[in-house]
Amino acid sequence: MEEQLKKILLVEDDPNFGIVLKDYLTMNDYEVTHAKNGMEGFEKFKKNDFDLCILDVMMPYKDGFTLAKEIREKNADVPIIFLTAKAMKEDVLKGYKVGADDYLNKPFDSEVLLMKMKAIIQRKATETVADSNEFMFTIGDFELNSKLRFLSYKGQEPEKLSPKENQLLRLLALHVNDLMPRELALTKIWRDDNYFTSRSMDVYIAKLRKYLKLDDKVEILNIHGEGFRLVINE
Amino acid sequence: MEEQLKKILLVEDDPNFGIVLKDYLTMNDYEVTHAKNGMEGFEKFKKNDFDLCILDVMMPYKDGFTLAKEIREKNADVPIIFLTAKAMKEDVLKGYKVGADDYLNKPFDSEVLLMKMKAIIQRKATETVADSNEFMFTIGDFELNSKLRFLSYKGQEPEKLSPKENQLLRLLALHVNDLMPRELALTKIWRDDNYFTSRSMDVYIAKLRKYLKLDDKVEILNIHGEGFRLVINE
DNA sequence: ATATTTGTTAACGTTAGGTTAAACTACACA
DNA sequence: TGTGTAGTTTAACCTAACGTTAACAAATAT
Repeated sequence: MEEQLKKILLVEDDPNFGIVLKDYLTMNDYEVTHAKNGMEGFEKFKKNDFDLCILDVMMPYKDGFTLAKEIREKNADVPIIFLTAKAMKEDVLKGYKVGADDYLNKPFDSEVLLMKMKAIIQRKATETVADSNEFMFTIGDFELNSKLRFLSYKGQEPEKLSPKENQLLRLLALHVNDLMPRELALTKIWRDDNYFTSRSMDVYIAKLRKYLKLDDKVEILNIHGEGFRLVINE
Repeated sequence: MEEQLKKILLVEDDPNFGIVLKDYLTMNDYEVTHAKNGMEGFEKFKKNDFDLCILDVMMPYKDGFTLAKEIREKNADVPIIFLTAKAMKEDVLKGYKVGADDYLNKPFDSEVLLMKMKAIIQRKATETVADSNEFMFTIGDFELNSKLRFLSYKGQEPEKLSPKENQLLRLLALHVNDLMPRELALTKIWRDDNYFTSRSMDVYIAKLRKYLKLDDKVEILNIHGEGFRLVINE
């Protein structure tokens, strides 16, 4: 197995700093894609599978948080590191809410960044079981394309799923016939585990059940106090 | 389901700061053990299962890094957060080398600490989903799946078990044909051994007997004053 | 004989989950 | 500057699931 370079999406509007940082990371064996603003960042994100995103917070058009949220809608797992000029408490908290993996204040030491990147990528590698790149699922007579967020039933017009519907169904599908712990969905999709996110999840379960009613071999069962189970009866 | 408080080991030599931080964390629903130096910290670490360690870097006797290394030797997984007076680059790198999960410079904002703690503990929780295979039991003609809380008999529709039923049957199964002491079940499942929990357990034994009636090779016997015995007659 | 332990059923209070609808939120368009 | 629209959260109401306790019967020990 040959060593695969890790792919980094770097979104940084300051051209000088961006280029310097890109070169530095490239020298250190990362494959860097550089975007100059949030818009461009999102376009490039959609076209590629990245192992890590480094986002500047302060950017014209689309700031780092907004971009992060969009990225999260497409991919709940990819690690994100924020770069920010000064550490404002609100910023830090906001960052963690959208699922930041780390936070660096400019100016920062480049070696520290490298170290953090390494730690985070490794962490994700052990965490990610089979899930990351899989996006086609067969669920009874349904087909889920979680990249396009389509749920299609036999010949019928595919149902368009919202980001949350899609992520939840995908997570259930990854655990077919097995328990999908409530806590797992809440931490992976909602990034917070409290009464309200939990109720929100229940609402989405109801929505998914409605979609899946078409095929009565397929059902989502609850295991009281534990989580849900997507079962396919043969 | 009862809420289990997360256990924190806080090692901080400054008595004032240590107590303030301990109180703050306690108020926020953590169970905090406070050690005043590295030595004491390691002793306490060995005696308990902690969900997270917060270590001051600068301490007499044994600094935070040395302590972290010792902790890592015993437990490669427990998350560690370092507290340090000023961000010296070498320190940060050293911290990441011993496997720090995060780093905070004093003075830091307490809300940020809380947020980081939450994020880190959740992260670890999802990592540890890869459970052991110790949840399938054969009991006569029954099959107990204690992960999905199913008790199935031959071709029949599986019986759904409540959490307590499941835990109790599992514990009995772990001691098949042998005594399962009353006290063991009470401390392991009910976490308290008194008249009422004991009566509650009797109620559950009755419920289990009802389920197990289907197979008359299987029975739960009482050993007066001692406990119960799940026997399988061949 | 009588005190203690266990068997069993039913009632009760609490919490988790199912479902629908209303209220936000962020953006898109005009 | 509103007006719509999709996505999501929050509220509300209801049912189901769970665990504890009480009450009484039966078994067992001393």
